[in-house]
Amino acid sequence: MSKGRVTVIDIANAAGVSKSTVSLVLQGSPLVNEATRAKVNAVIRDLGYVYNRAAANLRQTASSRIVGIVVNDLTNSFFAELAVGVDQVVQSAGYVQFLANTGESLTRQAEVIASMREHGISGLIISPARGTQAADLKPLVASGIPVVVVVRQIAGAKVSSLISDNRDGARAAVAHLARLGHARIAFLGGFPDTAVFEERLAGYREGLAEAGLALAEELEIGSAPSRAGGVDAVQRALALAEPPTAALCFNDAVAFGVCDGLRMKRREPGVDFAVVGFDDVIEAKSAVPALTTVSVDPQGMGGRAAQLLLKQINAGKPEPEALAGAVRLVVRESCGAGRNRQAWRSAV
Amino acid sequence: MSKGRVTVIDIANAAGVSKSTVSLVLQGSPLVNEATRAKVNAVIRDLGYVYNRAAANLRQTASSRIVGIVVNDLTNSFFAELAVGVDQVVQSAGYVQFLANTGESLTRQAEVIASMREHGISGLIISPARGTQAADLKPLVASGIPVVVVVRQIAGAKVSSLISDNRDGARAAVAHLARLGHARIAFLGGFPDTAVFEERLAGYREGLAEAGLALAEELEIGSAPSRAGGVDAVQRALALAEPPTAALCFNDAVAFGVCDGLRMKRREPGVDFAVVGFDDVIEAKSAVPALTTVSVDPQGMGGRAAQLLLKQINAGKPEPEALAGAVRLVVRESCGAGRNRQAWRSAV
DNA sequence: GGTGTAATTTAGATCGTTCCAAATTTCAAG
DNA sequence: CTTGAAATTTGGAACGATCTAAATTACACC
Repeated sequence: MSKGRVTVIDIANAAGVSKSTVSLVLQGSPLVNEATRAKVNAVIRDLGYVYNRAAANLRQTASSRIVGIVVNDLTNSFFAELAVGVDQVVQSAGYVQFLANTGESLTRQAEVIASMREHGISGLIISPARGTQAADLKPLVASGIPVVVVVRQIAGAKVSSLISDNRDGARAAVAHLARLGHARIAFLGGFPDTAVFEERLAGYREGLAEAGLALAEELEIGSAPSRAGGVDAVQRALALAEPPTAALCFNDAVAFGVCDGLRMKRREPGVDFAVVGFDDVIEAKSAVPALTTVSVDPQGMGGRAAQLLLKQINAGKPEPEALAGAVRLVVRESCGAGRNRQAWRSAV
Repeated sequence: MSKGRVTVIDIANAAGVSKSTVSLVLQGSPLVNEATRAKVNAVIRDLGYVYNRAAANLRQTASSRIVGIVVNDLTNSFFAELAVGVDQVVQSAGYVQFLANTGESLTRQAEVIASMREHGISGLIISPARGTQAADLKPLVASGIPVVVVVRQIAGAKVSSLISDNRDGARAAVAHLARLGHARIAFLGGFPDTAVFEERLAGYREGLAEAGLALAEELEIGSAPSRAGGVDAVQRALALAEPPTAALCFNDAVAFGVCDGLRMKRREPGVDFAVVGFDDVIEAKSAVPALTTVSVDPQGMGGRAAQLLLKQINAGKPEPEALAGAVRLVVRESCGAGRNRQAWRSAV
């Protein structure tokens, strides 16, 4: 008799109750008699019933239990880990996540946000593509869907955010390098037109100033925020008339590239040159040399972002909240912290 | 007037047509008059209407335009890239993807599959957690939802699959190492209870046999399939009475770990010891030394899997299809291919 | 047995869309 | 003018659940 999928009505008929009762059972309502509940549940199992959330959602004012997460570069392990962190808390809260990768394309980003909206997400976590405007999120926000912006700030957007304290982290890293005896410390990698870059660069400059070191324009070398970019940047740095002896890198990917580039020039990172990364991706710990880096704990950050989002979803009316991601310097080997400080004078 | 969200009825009223007409416009039907279409579209824009796919789907027999993707370890860049590949083709086909990470947990896997099913996915791509049984996918398959299994085979499951030719890739890698003059070639890393491991190991053994080299039990050293596992495995290898001079690694993560481990013992990968990876993740190219590896092109594989899935979704009745992912050996630096073959005799 | 209250159950409207069948409009030809 | 076919539009049922308000059943107590 049953054509196609099994519905509440099929269950109701088979169990000899009304569809309303079945619905109550599905929602775990205390109103229904234990015996009835057991019978209905048995039938549900027998018929292999699958709950149709879309249908339920149509009637309910409650949330869809879907959140969206949009990242700008999933091939970067920082974002992959961020996604894992989100996934973890979102899953245990009984939600599923739409995940989309924009690859820094604003067009794609607009498309996926629109698509997710049509599918009725009850919240969105987004690490925006470069050049994202507050207006791009406007319609979402206006319709009362909570949005949490992570990693990169969006100026003027009335949404919650979770941005790590880039400036402070960079300052701490530079202070550490200065304490180690370095006088020429470079800032390597990253695209100059992003907020994250500016914050880290600002922290770098502050750190130099606090250590009484001079700023040197030529020691600030941008590049792609990738491993290849790091190779490139360090090579330009080493070609300088007065090359640096240490570098704070835009992120860990760049830092790994810098290590690669150093080896190409027969210099050993952590021995002949100090390198400090930023992010603390999972490989940082096990790399050789283990990377000294400013830990932003991507997975933890994803988790916190997800918690914030869920809180706002449950709160009904989302009150924008700006959280700062704590950062801390993790000293490992690549900065050569254990070594004789005399050695740094002119390793060149 | 308008309470809550804007619906087709609001549009219809504002445009002075019936909801049926609005529906036709939304579907781009050729039945509707150009002037009417324009008017309706204008109103849609003005009122900021958002299409409700869930509602549409309830009535339509058509697909939900949602696919699920389940991976066992998103922190591994191989899977992150796989997801990116899927995302790309899925996005351009106008679908969105649920993405879930199981972290090898069968419980989580079962939960997310059930959840995705309730949300009405029209297809699923899965890289199954270790120990997944054909029965775990049974209900999904029985309800006619196309499933594509990637990376790891599931014995006895009546679903499509896209598995790379692990055996052949491993054989080619060993052949290459043997041609370079290596006589003691190890197989490092990976968990012995997975199909992938078995296939790669089988290929390794075949390669040795074809090169006329003896099998040596002690040269097959398992470990976690991670960077840390690689460090561990190579250390055990080097501690052998008669240590290997080359290694085929279970995957690239292990290979990077092996390079790290070699450096800890003051051996330079690609100079004192040849290492070959498996997968060709994105960093393989830019690492130092650049990693010689068996390329399975994760992103391309994700793309192919997605195409296969979409094909099956459109086909109505899915006909299981087993595709083999092509692999090819990419010779770079870590195998020391450019070097004098005499050097390998006893680098120890 | 009658009564009132608490415990269960239920019919029917509803969510936002699509689809069907039928109604209406348009317009060229007789 | 009719007429009839083509073009366009439309009302109402349906999808699979929830929700409201009302109906039914159960039970304790006089």
